[in-house]
Amino acid sequence: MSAPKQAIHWFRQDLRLADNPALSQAAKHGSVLPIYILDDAAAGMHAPGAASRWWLHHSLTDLQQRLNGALSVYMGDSVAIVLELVTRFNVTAVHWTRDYAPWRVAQDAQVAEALRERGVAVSVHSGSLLWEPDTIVKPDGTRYGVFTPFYQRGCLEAPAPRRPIPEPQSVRYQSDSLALPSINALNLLPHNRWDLSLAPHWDIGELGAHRRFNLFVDTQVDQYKDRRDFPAEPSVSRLSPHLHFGEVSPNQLWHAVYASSMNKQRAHFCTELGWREFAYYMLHHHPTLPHTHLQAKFNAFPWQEDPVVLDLWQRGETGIPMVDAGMRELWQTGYMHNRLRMIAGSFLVKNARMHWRHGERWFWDTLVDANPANNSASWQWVAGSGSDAAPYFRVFNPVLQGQKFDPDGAYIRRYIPELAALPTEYLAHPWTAPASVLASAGVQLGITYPEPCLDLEKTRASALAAFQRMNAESV
DNA sequence: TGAAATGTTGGGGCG
DNA sequence: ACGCCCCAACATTTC
Repeated sequence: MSAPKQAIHWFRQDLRLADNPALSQAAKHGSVLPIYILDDAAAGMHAPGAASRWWLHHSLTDLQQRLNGALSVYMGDSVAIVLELVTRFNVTAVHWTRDYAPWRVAQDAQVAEALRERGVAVSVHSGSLLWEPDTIVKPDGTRYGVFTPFYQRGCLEAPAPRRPIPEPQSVRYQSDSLALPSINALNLLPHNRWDLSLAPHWDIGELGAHRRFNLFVDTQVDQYKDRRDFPAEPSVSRLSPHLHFGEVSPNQLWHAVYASSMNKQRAHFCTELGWREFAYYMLHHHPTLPHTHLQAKFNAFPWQEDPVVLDLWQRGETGIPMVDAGMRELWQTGYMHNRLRMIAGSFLVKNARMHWRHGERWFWDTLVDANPANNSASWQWVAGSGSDAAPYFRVFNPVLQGQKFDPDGAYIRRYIPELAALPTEYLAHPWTAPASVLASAGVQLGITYPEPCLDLEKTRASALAAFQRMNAESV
């Protein structure tokens, strides 16, 4: 018997042991060196933002525990680090889960080539998406550009997603004594402790992801379609950061929800997983999505630069309660309910008429679930510049949205306590409340809570006019 | 995964 | 009984 063959499993956005095909495959080699590399220089604009770094620290810490300390972490150039390890440990195969961020795609090609030159096997596995982007094509062979046919025909009529596999058993894990001494050495935690407000909202790591999912399945999924748009309720799964870091796979969710007792409520949750697939599909086929308008006519759009309004928007001080509540949820929890993302996004791009990249950058830094596909695809969707995007003239009115989706004001009251005593009928638009009502609620507009920083009606009208000019010029 | 403007319809009050 | 007006309520169009 020869010595067991040495493999590397390179963890990236797949920080789990169960349903990890790349890890399971690596485990068959006999000995596995599990590694993680923080490579900010290569990631560029997609180096994890501050909130993501916080999550990553805890997710890696959890994974480290699940591996009994065998995880070796590094910081720096992935290509050099992997090649050095391959030599030092006499590695015969390197396994990883396919990732779709453009910088990863480019780097993976580089690493794979260098490994093959050295005679090391490269083993890339699907593990982050239900359907590989290259496999979904229209009957005529072209790409989908619209969500509904992409999902209904392209995905649902394709072979069903891979079934989840269990955690590999009795793996011999190897660790590297020359790796960084601990996850702390990655320096992922913030120096001033804004993360303290995030912590109580999350249960980070593989087991935490499953606890969250089980709670969702037990209490919410069967009313998901009906209740998901009411942000004050615990009606959405909040699994997005767990999915982003790969603590749970979409396959685990899909087969638990879709296969068993299907109904409209569950089907809608699956559709949301479909939107995630669509975002990655778009990113895969349009790698410039994160920084370039998909519809070229938007290159001529007269965006405005307004650092003051941008700052108010970021801090949740615009004076529009529904917008501010969303932005404060983001700041306090690292997450924002989807409906609020649309409302706050529409406000920035249409009312303030600022380029969506400002919103994209802020979300990238503050969301624990920020990923290059959903973040850019969704901002282009909100702006109207994406494919299958909301038409530009679809401008959300934060007052009406508040009345519709936060009818008892519980969401606004939760994140804007200074307005909590206001009667519900004025909560979404305190500037219309009579002076006596404001006074008895202890609200002084401009002092305890800001006046609206811009006029919703006027800015809507001028945004529509700017849009029409853009269209006229592009003909 | 809009909102606002405009159009249509039908019931009720009233002369 | 009838025409007229008003105006919800709903539908359609436009941005």
